[in-house]
Formats: sequence, structure tokens, C-alpha cells
Amino acid sequence: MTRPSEVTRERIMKAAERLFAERGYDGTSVRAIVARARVNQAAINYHFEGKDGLYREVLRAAFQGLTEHQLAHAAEARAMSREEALAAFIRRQLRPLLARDEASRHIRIFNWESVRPTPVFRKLLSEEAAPFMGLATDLMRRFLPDADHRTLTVAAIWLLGQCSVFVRNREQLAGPPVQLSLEEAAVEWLAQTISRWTILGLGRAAG
Amino acid sequence: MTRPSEVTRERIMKAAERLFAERGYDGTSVRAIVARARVNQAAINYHFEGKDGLYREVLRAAFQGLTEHQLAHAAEARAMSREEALAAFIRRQLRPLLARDEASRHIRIFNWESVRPTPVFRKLLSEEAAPFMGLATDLMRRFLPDADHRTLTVAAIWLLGQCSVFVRNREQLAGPPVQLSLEEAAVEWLAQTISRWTILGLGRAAG
DNA sequence: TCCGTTTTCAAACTATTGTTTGAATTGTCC
DNA sequence: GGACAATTCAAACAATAGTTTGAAAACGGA
Repeated sequence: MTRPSEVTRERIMKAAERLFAERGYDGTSVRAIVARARVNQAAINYHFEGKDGLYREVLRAAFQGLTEHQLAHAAEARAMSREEALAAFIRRQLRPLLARDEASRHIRIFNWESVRPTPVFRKLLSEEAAPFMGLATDLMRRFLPDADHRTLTVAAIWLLGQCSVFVRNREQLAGPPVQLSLEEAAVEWLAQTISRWTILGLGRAAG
Repeated sequence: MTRPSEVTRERIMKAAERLFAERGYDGTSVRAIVARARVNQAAINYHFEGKDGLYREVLRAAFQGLTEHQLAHAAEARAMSREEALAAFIRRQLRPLLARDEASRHIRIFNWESVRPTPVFRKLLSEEAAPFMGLATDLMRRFLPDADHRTLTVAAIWLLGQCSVFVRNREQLAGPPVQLSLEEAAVEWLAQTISRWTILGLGRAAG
């Protein structure tokens, strides 16, 4: 593995991640990618054996980055009260509302996949979703200590849904008729509101 | 307007609705539509002035059907207790988990749009979303009588998010590792669980 | 039945897609 | 520096996309 080839490979990955996040797999052409990465057409086939291969790599990187991003906070979450930990989790999930950083793009890529999962994604999910879901269910267990496995799983999905609806529909919610503000203070208020409702909701639920 | 032309027009609409719901706008070719509708290639351009025009019609019909589907229950909802009304609303939102009927397809079409809204959809949404969102906010007002407009709007979106995450990810949730059952009893249990958590969550929230 | 309109049809057209090609260039190691 | 592999490049390829075309068929009112 030589150095210069790694450069173009990285440029392709970077450009592809942004475009896949913005327009999805079908909406992104290899010509758009190579134009953005400023590399040659054939580079994608040379380095990734085609668009599919490139997408698989982007997906893997996104999944890895996202789980690491959450696992990094798993330790400190255990030191918090369950309410603080939940609020922190929700705040992290709402992050794409504010930032257009890497983690936000990763979440957006998975949003695309949630509508019509590609085979690549399905495989990846069944293999690597466990640790991420485990974080959410662990969190739920602190509120529902007596709940069975099914209830905990549903609670974890329920929690994710409360956040993802805002992330997913960001563009629409920002415009009329909702006009949801996406400034830092407003998002913080949103995170706290969702946290409060969620905590209350789980408060006395027997499961 | 003669009769036979209406027939092919309706066949195209029906086939297009199913395919758009299943594969989205980009994933559906006009050739696939005409094959399913068993009409000629040029029929779409003749009757709808192109794929865009057809999609706009499908979208309008879907939106209209969906709001009517909810508005039809608005009257009886007012006769229920707020808890019953909420449970009924949630049960209705979870309907696509069980049925593959028309309403389910309409919801799926909007799921596609929520990732990358087409201009057609944006326009339609800003014009006709008000009554549907009004239903949800009215429901929330019964739990949060003192809340301001912003809080009510957020609460309505929050409510929708709790349901849509299950509908949207139906396929994935049905498989491993979650293995969520999609039988009638299981979905009913799911609806009741979500209802309970939501009611508790809003229970003492000051807004 | 006849005429004018509406509707259907097979075929071709243009644009864009992902991929392949083979030569030219660059880099690496002896 | 020279030989070999790795990489880049412009161009072309095959497949598919949405749309257009012009003739044929079906229809409806006289």
C-alpha cells in the first residue's frame, strides 16, 4: 500500500459520505462523487470495485463511527443518575439538529437505509447493531428494572423514535407551518422537554 | 371525459401508488408502472404529462386519503376520554404494522418523503398539513391545557415519532436481532404500551 | 354509417447511469 | 537510472432512464 493511492481513496470516501448522506444511494451518481472528490471516473472501480463496494465501505465506517461515538459515553453514563444519563443520550441523538458534522452525516445515512434497507445494510445491521441497541436497553433497564426483554427492546426503540422524528424531519420542521427553531438554546430546550416526558412516561410503568 | 380513458388512468394510479410506496420515487421506473398497470408506455405521459405529474397526483390522493382517514375519527375522539382518544390515535398510526391496505401505503409514501422531500411534496405539505397536525395538537392540548403553542407542536411531533419509528423500521424490527412480532395481539400490546408511556409522560408535565 | 376526436400502441430518441478499456503516467525497488 | 508494478486518465461501452413520435385503433355524436 503506497501513500498517494491512499489519498485518493480517502478523498473518494469523504466525498461519497457527504453525498450519500445528502441524497442517498440511488440519488448519488459516481460522476457526482468523482467530481466532488476531484478524481478520475475509473478511480471508484479501481479502489472499491464499483459503487456498491464504495457504499459498503462508507456504511461500515459510518456504523463504526456511530457506535464508537456512543460507546465513548457509556462509561460516564454509568456514573450519572439515570435521569442525567437519559438526558445526555437524548441530547446526543438530537445532535444532528445543530451540527453538520461527521456524526450527523452518519445518522442521516442510516435514515436513508431505514426506508428501504439495502442488502449490504441488512447484513451489517444484524452483525453490529447489538452493541448500540444494548446501550439503549441498558439505559431503559434503569427505569424498568422488572421489565422483560421484549418490553426493554420496545422501550429502547421507542426512545430512539422520539428523537429520530425530529432529526429526520429537520428540514420540514424548520420551515412553515411548524417553524421549529434550530438554534442551540432551542435544541437544548427540546432535549430537556423530551427527556422530561420520557422520564415521566417510564416513571411508574410496570412494563 | 369518456369512460375507457378513466379506466387506464385509474389503473396507472393504482399501480403507481403501490410501487411508489414500496420503492420510492427514484426507485420506481415508468416502465415498471406501465408493466404492472398493463398499459402502454406513453400512457403516463398522455394522462399525467410525465412521471412527475403522476407522482403529484398519487401524492395528493395519499394525503387526502390519510387526512380523511384521521378526520373521520375526530368526532368520535371528542366523545372519548383523552386517554381513550390517545390510545385510538396511536392504534391508528400503528396500523401499517398489521395491514397492507391503502392507508398503510399512504403512510409509507410519506416515509419516503421524510428523508428527502421532493418539491412537489413540500408544497403539498405546507398547504395541507395543517388539519392533520391540528388533530394531533388538539389531542395534546387535552393533556397539556396550559402549554404554549410551541410546546403543543413539539408534543404532537413527539407523539407521531413514537409511532412512526415502529412503522418505518417494520422490516428490520421483524427480523433479528429484535424479532418484534407483528401479529395482531402483539401490535395491540405495543399500542397499549406506547399509550401508557405517553400518557404518563404528559401526565404531570407543566410544559 | 361516417367524421372528427380521443385514446392506444410500438418504436425510436436523448440523456444519464455504472462500468470497462487500454494507453499514459507515476511511484517503488534493485 | 531502469524495470516492473501501481495508479491515473480520457474515452467509449452497454444498460436503463423518461420522453417523444406518428400512425393505428377505438370511441362518440351526427
